[in-house]
Amino acid sequence: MTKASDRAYSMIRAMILSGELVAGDPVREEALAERCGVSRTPVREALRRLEVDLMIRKTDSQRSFVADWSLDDVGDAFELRAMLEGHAAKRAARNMTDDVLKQLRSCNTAIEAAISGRKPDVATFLDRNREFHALVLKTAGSRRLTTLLTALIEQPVVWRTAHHYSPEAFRRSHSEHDDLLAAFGRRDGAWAETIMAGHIRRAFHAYSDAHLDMKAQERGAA
Amino acid sequence: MTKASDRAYSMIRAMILSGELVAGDPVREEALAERCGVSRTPVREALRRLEVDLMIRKTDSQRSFVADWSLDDVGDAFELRAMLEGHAAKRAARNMTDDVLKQLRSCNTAIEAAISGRKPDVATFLDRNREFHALVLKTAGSRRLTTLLTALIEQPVVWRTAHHYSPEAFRRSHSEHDDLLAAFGRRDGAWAETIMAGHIRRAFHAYSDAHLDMKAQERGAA
DNA sequence: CCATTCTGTATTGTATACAATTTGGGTGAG
DNA sequence: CTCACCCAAATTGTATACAATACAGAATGG
Repeated sequence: MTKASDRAYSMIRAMILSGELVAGDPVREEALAERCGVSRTPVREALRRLEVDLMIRKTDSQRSFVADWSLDDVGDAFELRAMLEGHAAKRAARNMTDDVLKQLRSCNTAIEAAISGRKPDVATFLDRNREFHALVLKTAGSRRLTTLLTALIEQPVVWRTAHHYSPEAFRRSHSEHDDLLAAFGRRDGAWAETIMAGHIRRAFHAYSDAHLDMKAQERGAA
Repeated sequence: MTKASDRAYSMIRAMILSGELVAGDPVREEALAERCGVSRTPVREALRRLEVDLMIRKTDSQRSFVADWSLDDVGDAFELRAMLEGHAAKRAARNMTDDVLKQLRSCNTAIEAAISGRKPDVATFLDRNREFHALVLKTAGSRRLTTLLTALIEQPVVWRTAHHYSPEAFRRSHSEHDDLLAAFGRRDGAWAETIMAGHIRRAFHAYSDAHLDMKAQERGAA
């Protein structure tokens, strides 16, 4: 991960996630190259990867822009995630081992700790949540499914709005993970699939509420 | 499509599809560059694209190999396609217009013509079949879904074995397209989804039969 | 006044040279 | 004989220069 192209990828991704690069903004290779302290070659590679992640959009003439996510777009992505992660959960249930189960439990315990205080530790929540889902995906044991889903998980807007989630939303998320653990413990693929699909759909609505709330606050501040 | 990187992409893809590059073979950038009459830069870009198509696999140290597809892998890919194309069909049914319907009908008529002779015109069949599915995908109207599916459709082994499909398999495929047209005509998303999912699953078994048959023939010839 | 073409400028695409890394094998010590 | 290490060759990663292309604004004709 010390390669220039990886550095460029991480840095540009961070710029988008942090909102430094705003959706719809044009993105010029040379400017980014200078900013990242590398040449255009690794920047081009990074942009290509970010395009697959759907964080960068290219026009017909190959000019790059920061992807703009309308609420419909996000809903669309969540719908696909619900389907694919549900599928992953079903497969994971079939392949589940006691060892993985233990790791998943540990993840969810960490999540519980992160959100139980008065001020939820959002960074830890996101981190452990990501780890939980990554573990399920890995256990599903399908390279192709992994490839498809990683493109969907990197959603800038989601990360920015997570800080506005309600305490209730965090608790729900944790509790649904517990349900998943129960399904996994019984190797019940169909159950796991249902829970996971619902989990993602609920996450969408949590996002949606937080997003609207955030927009309202912004409007109030302006 | 006149750009060097596109040429390189098409040429390398063709080499893999034709079996000129065998699964598991190491792939060196410079050799391909010379072969394609371009420099390494566009070849590198082409290889990255082929990697997301899952036709090229890279080791931890970034060396490229032609991806090997076990029957399980292919089955896995078809399972995902069934799910995603089913979803696409459901959405397409909702957005269907008379114009698109007409184009789809024309596609399927061409398919019928291609397979009704004694010797089926496999190239035309594959072409029109691809066009049919692409049209459905486009009508589904989800950029993300399109991105995900295009990575799955490019399956080298499938194309090579299509020539060994049974006449029955071709006829079934055509007839299922007709069913889809009926579902689209009535804007019945649920019906379209079911048919499409079944269509893809059947295609897998047609592939599977043809593949085994082909392997047997190879063994006999050797 | 509007549309259109032309032209300078900004931006991306490609080639090439060079740097960094990996690989494979040979050599010497144990 | 084996294992570890190190060096030479092969291969990928990066920088840079140049070529091709797209964009925007001015000039021109209707």
